[in-house]
Amino acid sequence: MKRDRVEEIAELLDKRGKLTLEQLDDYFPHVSQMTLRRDLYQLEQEGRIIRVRGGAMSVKEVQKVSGEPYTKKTAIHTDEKIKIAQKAARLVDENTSLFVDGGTTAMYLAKELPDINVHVFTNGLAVAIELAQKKNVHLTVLGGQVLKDNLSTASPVAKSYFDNTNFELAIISASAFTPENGFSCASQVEADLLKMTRKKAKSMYMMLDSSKIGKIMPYTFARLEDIDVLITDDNFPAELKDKFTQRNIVVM
Amino acid sequence: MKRDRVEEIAELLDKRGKLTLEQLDDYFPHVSQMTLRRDLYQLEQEGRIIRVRGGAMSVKEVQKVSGEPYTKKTAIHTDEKIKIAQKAARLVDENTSLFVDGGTTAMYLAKELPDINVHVFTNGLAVAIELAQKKNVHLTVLGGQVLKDNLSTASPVAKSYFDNTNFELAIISASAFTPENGFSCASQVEADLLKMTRKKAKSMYMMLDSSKIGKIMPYTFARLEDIDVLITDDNFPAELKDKFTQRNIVVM
DNA sequence: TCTTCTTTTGTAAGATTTTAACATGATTTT
DNA sequence: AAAATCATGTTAAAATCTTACAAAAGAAGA
Repeated sequence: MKRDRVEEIAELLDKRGKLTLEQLDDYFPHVSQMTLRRDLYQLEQEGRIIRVRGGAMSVKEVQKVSGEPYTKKTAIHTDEKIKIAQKAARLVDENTSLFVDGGTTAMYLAKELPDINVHVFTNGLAVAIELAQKKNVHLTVLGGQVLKDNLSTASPVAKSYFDNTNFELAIISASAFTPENGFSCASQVEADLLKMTRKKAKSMYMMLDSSKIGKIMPYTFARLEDIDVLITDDNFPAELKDKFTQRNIVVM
Repeated sequence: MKRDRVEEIAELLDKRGKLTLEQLDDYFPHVSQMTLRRDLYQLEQEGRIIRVRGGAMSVKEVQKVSGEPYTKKTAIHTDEKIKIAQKAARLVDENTSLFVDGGTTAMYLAKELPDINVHVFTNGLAVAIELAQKKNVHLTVLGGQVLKDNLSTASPVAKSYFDNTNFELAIISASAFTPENGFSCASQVEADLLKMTRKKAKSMYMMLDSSKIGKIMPYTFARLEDIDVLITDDNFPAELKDKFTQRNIVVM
C-alpha cells in the first residue's frame, strides 16, 4: 500500500525527471501532501531521488544531464546498454556466484541486479560501489592497478584471487567485435583477465550493444564460439545472429 | 571577480558534494547570501549543480555514486574531517608511494590531494574513485571482500599484494582511540591489514578527529607509539597531545 | 575626468516550502 | 483484545526562497 505508492512515485520521477509536490498531489489526490513528503524523504534516503525545493527529481535524470559520469563513453548508447543490462540481470539466479567485468554495461547490470543472495566477483570499481548497496549481494573486488578511463582494475596479481575461487557464470562485455577477430578490448591486462575468467567460469554470457559490431580493438580475449549467451539490442544484424545460433549460442 | 567566485563555488561543490548556504556563507563572508544565491542560480542554469533545499549539490557527485543516500554521506563531523584531510594532503610529496586506507577521512584526503605524481595503494573503493580522477596519480586497489558499510576491501589475500610492494608512507585513520587501547577499528581483517601496513611503511601518519577519542572498538591495530605523525583538529585535548609529543610524535 | 549605461550587489518584505509536534486511524503482534 | 507499531492527517512554527527596489561598482564613450 504505502510501498506501492512509493514505487509509483519513483517510477513517475524516472519518467518525468522532475515533479513538484503540487503535481504529485494531482497524481495522488487521496493522500495528504505530508504523506507524499514523507514518501519523498524515504526515496531520498534510499538514494533514488533528490529532493529539491518544491518537489523532487530522479537521480537517473540527473545522471543523463550534460556530462560524463566516468568517461564520455557512458553518455552514448545509454538506453541500449540499460536494456541489455536488464536482460542480463534477469538471467542471474539466486545462490550462484558470478563474475562481472568492469565496463559501463556491467555498471548498469549492477544497478539492475535484484538484491538477491549471490556472490559477485568484479574488477570494476563502479560496479562494486553499485553492488555494495545491495544487502544480500556478497562482493569481492579484484585488486590491481586501476585503469582510469574505465575504472577497472587489472593486474597479473589478480590471478591469486582466481586460484581459490570458482564461479558458475561470467557476464562480461567487449569493446569491439567482428566475426573474424572475435571479442576484443583495449587493454592487454584486461584481456588476460577475461581470458582467465573464461577458463574459470562454467558458462559465459556476453553483453554487446550493436554499436560495437565491426570494430576491432588491439587485444582479442574471446572468439565467437567461446560464449554461451549473447545479450544484445534490437539493432543486432540478423545475418550475424545466425552465425551465433548455428553454434548453439543463444542470442537475446 | 564574480566569475572567480562562481568558479570557486563550483569547485567547492565538486569537492564537498553538497553544501548549505550557510556553509557557503562561511566560505565567502564578504558577500551577501543573496549574491551567493544568484551564483548558485547561475551555476544551475549552466547545468553544473543542482540546487536543493538549503543549498546545492554538485552534479558530478550525483553522477558518481548513484545508489548512495546523499544525506547520510555528508553526515557527521564533515568539517573537521575535511580540515584534517587538507592538512594531510599537504604532507604528501611528489614521487613518493603511499598507502591510504578506506575510511571517510581518507576519502576527503583523496579529494584534497593535489594531482601530483605519486603512487597510491588503497583498500577504499571511494578513495580509489576519487583518485582515479587525477591524471598523475598512479593507483592500485587492494582486492578482497568488500565491507559494505565503509566501502573498503579487506581480505587475507591482500597480503599477496603487499609482498611485492613498498611504500614510504601510510596515511590511515582509526575509528577509535584511547591511550590505553591505542587505535582500534571495527573489523578484524581491516585491523590485520593495517597492522601489516605498519610493517611495510617507513612512516605512518594517523588522521584522527577528536570525536574518536575515548572510544574503543574491538580490534586494536596500532598503539600510541606506533605512529609518527598525528593529524587532528582543534578540539584535540591538550593533555593528550603531551602524551604524543613526549614520544616525539608530531601532533598537528 | 565626467557622464551615462550596464552589471553586480545589498536589503528587506512577502510568499512559499519544509519541518516538527501531536492526534488519529490502521495494521500487526502477542 | 490489548499493546505496540506503523501510516496518515492537521496545524503552527521555522526555515528558505523570491521579488522588487535601491545603492554601489565597473565599463564605455565623449
